[in-house]
Amino acid sequence: MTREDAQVQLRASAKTPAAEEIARNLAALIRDGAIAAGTKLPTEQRLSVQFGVSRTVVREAVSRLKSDGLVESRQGSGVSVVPASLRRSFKLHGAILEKQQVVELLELRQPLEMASARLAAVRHTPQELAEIAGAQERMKQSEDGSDDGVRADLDFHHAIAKATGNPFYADFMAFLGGALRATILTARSESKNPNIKAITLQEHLKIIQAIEARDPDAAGHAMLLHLQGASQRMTAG
Amino acid sequence: MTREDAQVQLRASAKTPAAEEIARNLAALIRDGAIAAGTKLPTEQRLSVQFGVSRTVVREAVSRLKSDGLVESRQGSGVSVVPASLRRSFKLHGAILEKQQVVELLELRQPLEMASARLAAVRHTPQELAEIAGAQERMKQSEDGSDDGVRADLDFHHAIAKATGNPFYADFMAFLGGALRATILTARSESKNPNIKAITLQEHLKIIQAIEARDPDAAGHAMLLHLQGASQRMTAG
DNA sequence: ATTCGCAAATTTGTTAGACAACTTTTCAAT
DNA sequence: ATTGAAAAGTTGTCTAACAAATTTGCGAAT
Repeated sequence: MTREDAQVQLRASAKTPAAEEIARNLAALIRDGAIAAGTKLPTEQRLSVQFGVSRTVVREAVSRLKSDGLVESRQGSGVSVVPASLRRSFKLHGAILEKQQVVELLELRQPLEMASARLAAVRHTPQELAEIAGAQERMKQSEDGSDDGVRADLDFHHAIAKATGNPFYADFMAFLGGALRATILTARSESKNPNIKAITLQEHLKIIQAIEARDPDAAGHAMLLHLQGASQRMTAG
Repeated sequence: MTREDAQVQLRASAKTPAAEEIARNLAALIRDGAIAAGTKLPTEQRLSVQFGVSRTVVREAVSRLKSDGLVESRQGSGVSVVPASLRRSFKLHGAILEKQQVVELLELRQPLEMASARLAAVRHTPQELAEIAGAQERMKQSEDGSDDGVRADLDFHHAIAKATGNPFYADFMAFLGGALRATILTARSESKNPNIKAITLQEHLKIIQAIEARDPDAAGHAMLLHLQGASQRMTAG
């Protein structure tokens, strides 16, 4: 590959579709309060001039904001910003890269994982327990530090969340897991500790046993130990 | 079995804009696994025929799915469904109305509120404590069962979440509060118990005192009692 | 001067067609 | 079988127009 090719490649990968770019810009303006709640956005016509794109592209961008519950439109009237208290989507803007953000996200996850383990211990069905054990087995057979291993790990936690019987737990843990996935992967591959997989499997096993015994206190405690250990391995490495 | 019938069927309930309707349909198909992760959606051309709308509308719908991280598109190639493990938004589809959903959402909220109270007790600044107390004061002066009262109530919890210093707590609690707002309002207005406000204020006060004393255990416990009471009042009423 | 009614202007919703940019497929030449 | 280029297919963007709903402005009646 020539150097010219590399440049083209860089420019190409840096280029995002116009609608996405504009949606991000508008969302940032709204979240920063530059466009106050209750007020109206400029008309699609004005926005198209302002951003230098066609009205079609503006409409695709605004469509995204509507989907996120950031704005709502009324035909003939305009597009108005909805108050923060009525927004109905929780989204992570941009990738989770900063170590500080990772710590904060883990802090949010901890009480949910503990509650998840407690509920799973009380409510799980045999099938759900089998799914948890299956994820554990897949992780056991995965290569050390591999993407498959991380996926199996996240599946383990997701399976527990599903065993709560509460779909919000399942959905939200899947969401958090996805956000942390890249971070976990790099942390593991960069770690100097060669026993991460073995330690993780052992901690997981304690959780499984507590859930199987339908002991919520033990399950919550085992989960807490696991998360504290994982957090330490992740942020220290 | 003409195709026209299917189109009419799909557009029949078109009180809402077509793009929103179609986005919901496609999202449901993806979440149910009818369109598997990794596979491609039909082309925009085909979708426009299937749904009986123009390609523009289809693009607006797909734009929403992209915004939600459900799909990703590559120019010239197509639109593919991204695996559930990579999705980066947590959204409540449709309004929260069913009693079952409310119970599940409260169950998700409980451990977060408790953790929030514990963290706030340890980390709060004087300003943040003042904001918590301010929300309490506003609720005290609000009319019984009024929208202002509910808003002040939610602000109370939000202020605690902000006092954790963790923006994810603040954002997510605001999100959950917004989702529950309508339900809380109707529950209060329909309740036969005339003392809901007084009871709530008293429970809040215990939380404030524990936070002020920087006692995480007491704060978490007071929050638990409050949530259990509120849940009971809400679902029993 | 105020209010009412209604047409005009404004704004979002939708359609159609066209071309550009990029990817995949096809097929002929080697 | 491999390669390379043409062809076909697909998403990205633009323009122009009309439909549907709301807001505005103005004249008339009170």
